[in-house]
Amino acid sequence: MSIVSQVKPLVVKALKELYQQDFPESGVTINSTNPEFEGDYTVVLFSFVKQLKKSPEQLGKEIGESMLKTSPGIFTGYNVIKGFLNLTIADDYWTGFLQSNFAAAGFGSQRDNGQKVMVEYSSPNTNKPLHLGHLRNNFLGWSVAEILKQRGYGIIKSCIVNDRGIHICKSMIAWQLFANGATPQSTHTKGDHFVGEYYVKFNDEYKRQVEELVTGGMKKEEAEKEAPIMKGTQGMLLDWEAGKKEVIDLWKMMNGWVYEGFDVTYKRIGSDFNIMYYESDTYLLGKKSVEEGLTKGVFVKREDGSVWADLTDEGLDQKLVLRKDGTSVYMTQDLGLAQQKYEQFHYDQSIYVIGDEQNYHMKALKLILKKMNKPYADGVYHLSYGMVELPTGRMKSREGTVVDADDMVEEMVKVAKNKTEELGKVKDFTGEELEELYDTIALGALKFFLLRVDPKKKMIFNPEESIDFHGFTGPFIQYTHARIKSILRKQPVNVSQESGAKSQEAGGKSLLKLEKDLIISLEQYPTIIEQACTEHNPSVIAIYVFNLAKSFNTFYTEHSVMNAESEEKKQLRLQLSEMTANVIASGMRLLGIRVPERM
RNA sequence: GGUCUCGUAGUUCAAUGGAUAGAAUAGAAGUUUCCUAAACUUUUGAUACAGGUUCGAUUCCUGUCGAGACUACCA
Repeated sequence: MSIVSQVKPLVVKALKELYQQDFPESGVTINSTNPEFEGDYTVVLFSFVKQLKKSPEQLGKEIGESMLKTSPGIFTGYNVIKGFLNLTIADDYWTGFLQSNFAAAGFGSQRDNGQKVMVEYSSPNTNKPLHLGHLRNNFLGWSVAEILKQRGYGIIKSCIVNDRGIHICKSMIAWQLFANGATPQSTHTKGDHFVGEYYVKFNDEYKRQVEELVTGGMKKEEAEKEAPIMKGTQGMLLDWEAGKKEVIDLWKMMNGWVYEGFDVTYKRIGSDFNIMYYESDTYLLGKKSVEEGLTKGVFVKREDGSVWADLTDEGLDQKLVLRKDGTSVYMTQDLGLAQQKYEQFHYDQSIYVIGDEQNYHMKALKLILKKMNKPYADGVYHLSYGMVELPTGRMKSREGTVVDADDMVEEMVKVAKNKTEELGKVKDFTGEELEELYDTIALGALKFFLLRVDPKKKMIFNPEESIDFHGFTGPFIQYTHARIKSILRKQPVNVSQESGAKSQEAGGKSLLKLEKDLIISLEQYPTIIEQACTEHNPSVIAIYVFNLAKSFNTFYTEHSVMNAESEEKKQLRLQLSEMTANVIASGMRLLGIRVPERM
């Protein structure tokens, strides 16, 4: 149990004994003590002052005195400044903590809690390759799943592939018109990029045709409908729905190319799924839910045959759930898929990693499920994340400002390679080891960059400035890990009982400030994971691991491990180093980032 | 028009209503006979504006100004 969660009940107990008044633990605020004051943790007293009608100074003194008396093993001192009670935790407590956890493999993880959570992420379209925004989605989804796993949840990672619809037909028709039978193999192009090129070609041709018609005297809106290539696309969608063989064959072939390309990218960036759903299989599923909603009176059918959910009571509008021609819309599919997933897995929670542009839609989905009295409605959670923007604004595929995911990874690898060669520290690595190291660093930098920001917030990617391996970055932390490993290779921790006792003794006498800072930081790791889990927020871990690495670097330059003042100190510092390396590796793993032994 | 986000150092990001608003980077000045200088140390620099709530507001409320998203029988 964390020290903070041990102190809280002690404060409540002291208040009860001293003043015969009950305060809830949630009313006790404990912060890290501000560095300028003496102490480790601080109890904020203001909230008790009013109710007890005592001055903060006197209150602090009485509580501090009482706690020191009842728990001398934990506290060694206190002081009161203004309304703050600063408590000093015994060095013995910290060294004891280090002793029992420095080599613990599962530090920070929890046992299976019996709950099942589905995490749906990635959700690509099969008409174009992945871009930087998808990377944020993939990294977030993967990381949140790992964090939940660490906290004892059973995880099912799922992906819904958007593989049908008018946008897919656009690539298909452009291929028919312009490709002359070209394939990814014949052009040596990655499949998803190949298909994406035809999507662009469609848009160019469409634009040209519309302009031509407008020049011929047609109004723009009409021209947009009448352009032959658009008519052809619509016809193709009808043929697809009718199951026309040539169209289906073409669709299968082109989607196959895209999947080959996606597989390469997913493997590279480390995304994986337990189950894939394809919209071509699921897009009809929701019709049953619509029937059900009509029977339950949740939906209403209009005269023209379209079906709507009235959400005006909840402050939203009316939402269409089925078109007048009986075909399904996005919401129809979502209702159907939610139902299917529940029937398959009986999840306790279902997390949808989807951009914040769909906040409204997801709110409506949850409300509708609630109105339909679905048992899984409350477990639906939209993990909404902000867009990745360029300094010039939003990425727009039409203007060619989209940052391609594969290009991005390649660029990072190139920078990692150049930088590594420049420093020349791993000249004895084999070619294979070097490749792996470049990958580790490149993806570490990229993942850390996208995960270090609160998911809810939109973020800006600046191609010139964002690629950096210094400071608040993945490579900074990886480097710290490599340095620690270097020490431990030269001098492993002595794990004998005797030396353990010795380092305990050494610490007990006097922990130096930088040593203690590090232990305190390490002790907070489980609490950090818990916070990241409840907030569905990997950035909490990214910030924590960075601060931990920084703490170690400060300690490392100030105090020698190998040439410590005494053998006891040396053992203590070796343990400290080992645990720091373990926690860094563990935290980075939760972000999907590998850490090298050397770099 | 309506609904919802968001305005913090030059820039990119932090701060469960708590002490003098933290980092990183960029700028300035330093640190290498000693465990990896992708590091460390020092320093310059910010809460859009105006009210309110209270012991205390970057945080909560109201208004103004500014940016964005959504508001499709597209997905």
